[in-house]
Order: sequence, then structure tokens, then C-alpha cells
Amino acid sequence: MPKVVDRDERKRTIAEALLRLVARQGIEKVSVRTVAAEAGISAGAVQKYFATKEDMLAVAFELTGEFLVRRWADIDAEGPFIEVLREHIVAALPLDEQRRAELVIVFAFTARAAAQPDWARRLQRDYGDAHDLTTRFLRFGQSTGEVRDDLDVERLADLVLALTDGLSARLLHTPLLRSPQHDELLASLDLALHELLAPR
Amino acid sequence: MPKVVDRDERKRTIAEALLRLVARQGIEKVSVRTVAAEAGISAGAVQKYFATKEDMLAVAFELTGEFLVRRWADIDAEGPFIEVLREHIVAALPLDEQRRAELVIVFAFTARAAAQPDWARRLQRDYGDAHDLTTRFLRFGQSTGEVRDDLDVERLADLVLALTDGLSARLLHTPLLRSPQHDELLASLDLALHELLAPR
DNA sequence: TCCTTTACGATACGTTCGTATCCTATAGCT
DNA sequence: AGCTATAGGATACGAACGTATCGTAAAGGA
Repeated sequence: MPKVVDRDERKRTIAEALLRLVARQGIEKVSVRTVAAEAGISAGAVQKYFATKEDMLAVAFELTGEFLVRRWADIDAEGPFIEVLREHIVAALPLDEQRRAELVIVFAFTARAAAQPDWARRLQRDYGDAHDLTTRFLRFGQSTGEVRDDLDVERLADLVLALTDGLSARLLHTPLLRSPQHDELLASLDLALHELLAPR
Repeated sequence: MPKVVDRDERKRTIAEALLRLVARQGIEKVSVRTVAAEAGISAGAVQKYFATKEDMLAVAFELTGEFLVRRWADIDAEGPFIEVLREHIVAALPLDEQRRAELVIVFAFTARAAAQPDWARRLQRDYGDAHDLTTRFLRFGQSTGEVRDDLDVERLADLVLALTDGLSARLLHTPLLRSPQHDELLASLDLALHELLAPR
């Protein structure tokens, strides 16, 4: 047998290089050649792992989901419900370079979804999953009395997701570490969570 | 003097062709040649009015703002405050092909802003204006007693903008005229506006 | 040790891109 | 009527793109 390589890890390495490139230069600078250079390999090597550029972007998109889930796993689930939920939302916001790159990918694909039905389906599925997860989480909050139970959790889940995306958009307009604006937006998030979820 | 043409109207006509193209094919299909074809003129003619492709996209972006303002002007400002505000928000949501194209442009530029400081500044200015406008509008609502006055209007304005963008993202994942999801998202919007703004 | 299989790089090909340049037709002024 | 400045089209050019193809080095099984 020939030289053996962990193909999945290799693909991940290249996709991570793509994310770094997006963070630094934006998604329009992504090409097979630029990603290869960022990864420190040849364009031919990239082609070995990704048949098309589209494949490459798709894996990078998947990666953003994995990174988010990994960040969620590090969150301490103890404590008041609303604070735990807040931490999960913050984990998705573009507050450092890594998350900015992820959000750029997500927004670029959102724009793309409007005209490409296959990507629309894919995003709808992912957001559907996120919606289900959020709904179940909110129902749990209701069960412990930490979330008001007079509102429809499905609608509340829509609002949590919308706020996350909407605040992400605003944060992407802001240079990294422009903390006054960041603090204001996070204060707005806290206000929304309190007014929408806290029992009265 | 030579043949005379209203240059601004010509630029607008071309930018509108660009928006139609974005609606149908997505922003990555935008090129000087494809826009020219959509506008029914030659690529050379497009170059007469736009020095660079970037200029062309910038004008198309400005156009999205103009279209929004024009839709706002058609809204009946009479009636309950929250319903009027709701109409202004709905006017920004991608619920038809025209608005979908506009939102694709906005999202694409949002993604671009993360790596291009000049575009970040421009979007921050535009969103700053929208934030000011919303703040003043909410303050007016407070003055008539239709908006609760125990919350910071600046933070509420953040939330209105974030909800608008976040719901727009979700709507872009949905094919046009998939009305059950649309209705649910609009119901979520109504819930948020009522819970965040209505006096209790 | 030789052979097979794969990783990876190098190179090539055709297309499309943004942009520059040139040409011609025409509308308005003197 | 003739001149001139501009609109608009045609064409050109170099760069960058996605992708295909070929060559080479090396690692493991026989």
C-alpha cells in the first residue's frame, strides 16, 4: 500500500486554511490557488481532496457548524437558564476573528441561497435543526419555571435565532475590538432575553 | 453639443438590471458583461457609466436603500404605532423578488464588510442612520403612550434592526411563496413587537 | 527487493474576468 | 451646413479562474 494519509483530517486542514483566508481577505479572494497557498501546499494537492471549488466551500460551511457545536460543548450548563442561553447565543456571535470568518461564510451562503435552491434547502435544514434545538431548550426552561409559559416556544425560538443573526450582521459591520458598540449590542440582547423570556 | 442623455437615470437603469440579475442568478453571476446583457446594451456602454465593477455594485447598494425609503413613503402613517412600525419592518423583508434581490445585495456586502474597512464604514453609517431613525420613531411612540417608557429606546432600536435582519436571513432560505413559514415568521415578529414595545 | 498504489506538485487548457482602447454614429451649437 | 463632443459598440489584452492531465517520489505489501 502507498503513503497513507487521514483524508478527513487533511480536508479539514485545508478548510481551516480557507476560513483563515476568509477572515483576512474576504470570501471573494477564495480560489483553489489562494487556499492552497494559505495551507502551504500546492493547488494540485487541494484538488486531490476537493473535486470542485464548491465542495471546498461546502466543507468550510460544515466546519462552521462544527466549531459552533464545539464551543457550545465548552459552556457551563449550570446557572440561571437565561444566562446559559445567552452564552449559547454569544458563542455564535462574531466577536473574534475565528467567529467573524465563520459568519462571513454563513452570510455569503445566505445570499447565495436566494438564487440556488440546493443551498436554500441545506440552510433551511440547518436552521430547522437549530430551531428544533432552541425550541426544546426553551421548553426545558419553561419546565423549571425560568421561562414564562404564556408564549409559544416555537415563536420564541424564531426570535432567538433572528436576534442572533441580526446582531451578527451588526457586529460584522464593526471592526473587531470596537467594544463600546459591542457592549451596547450585548446589552440589547440581554434586554430582549429578559423581556421575552423572564417570567413576570 | 453632442447627444445628451440623463446620466443618472441611465446609471439607475443599469443598476436595476443588476438587481434583476442578482434576483435571478445570484450576486456571483454579476459581471460587466452579464449586467450589460440584462440591460440590453453593450458592455462598452456600461463602462461609460461605471468606471469599475465596484462602482456598479456600490450604486446598486445605494439603490436598495432608495427602494426601501420609497416603500416607506407609501405606508399609511395613521393607525396604532406598533402596526405602523410593523409595516415599516415588513417593507424591508424579502417577501417578493424585488426585495429578495435587495437583501442579497445587503447580505453580500455585510459579508464583504468583515474584511473591507471602507465597506464596513459605509454599512456602519447606514445602519447608524437607521438606528437614529428608529430611535426617534420609538421615542415618538413613547410620547403618545403607545410604547412602554420603562426601556431604553436605543436598545429597543437595536432589537428592531436585529429582528429585521435576522428574519430577512431566514426568509432568504425559504423559496418565495412558501407562505406557512412566512406566516410563522411574521407571527414571531408580531410577538416580539408586542412583548418588547406594548405598554403593560 | 520489487511492485503497486497513492500523495503531491507542476503544468497546460480554455474560459471569463475587469479594464483599456479604438471606432463610428449622431445630436446640438455656431 | 459643418464642426465637435459625446454615446455606445466592438475589440483587445493580460490576469486569474476552475479544472484536467501528467510526472515523480515514497510508502507499504508480496
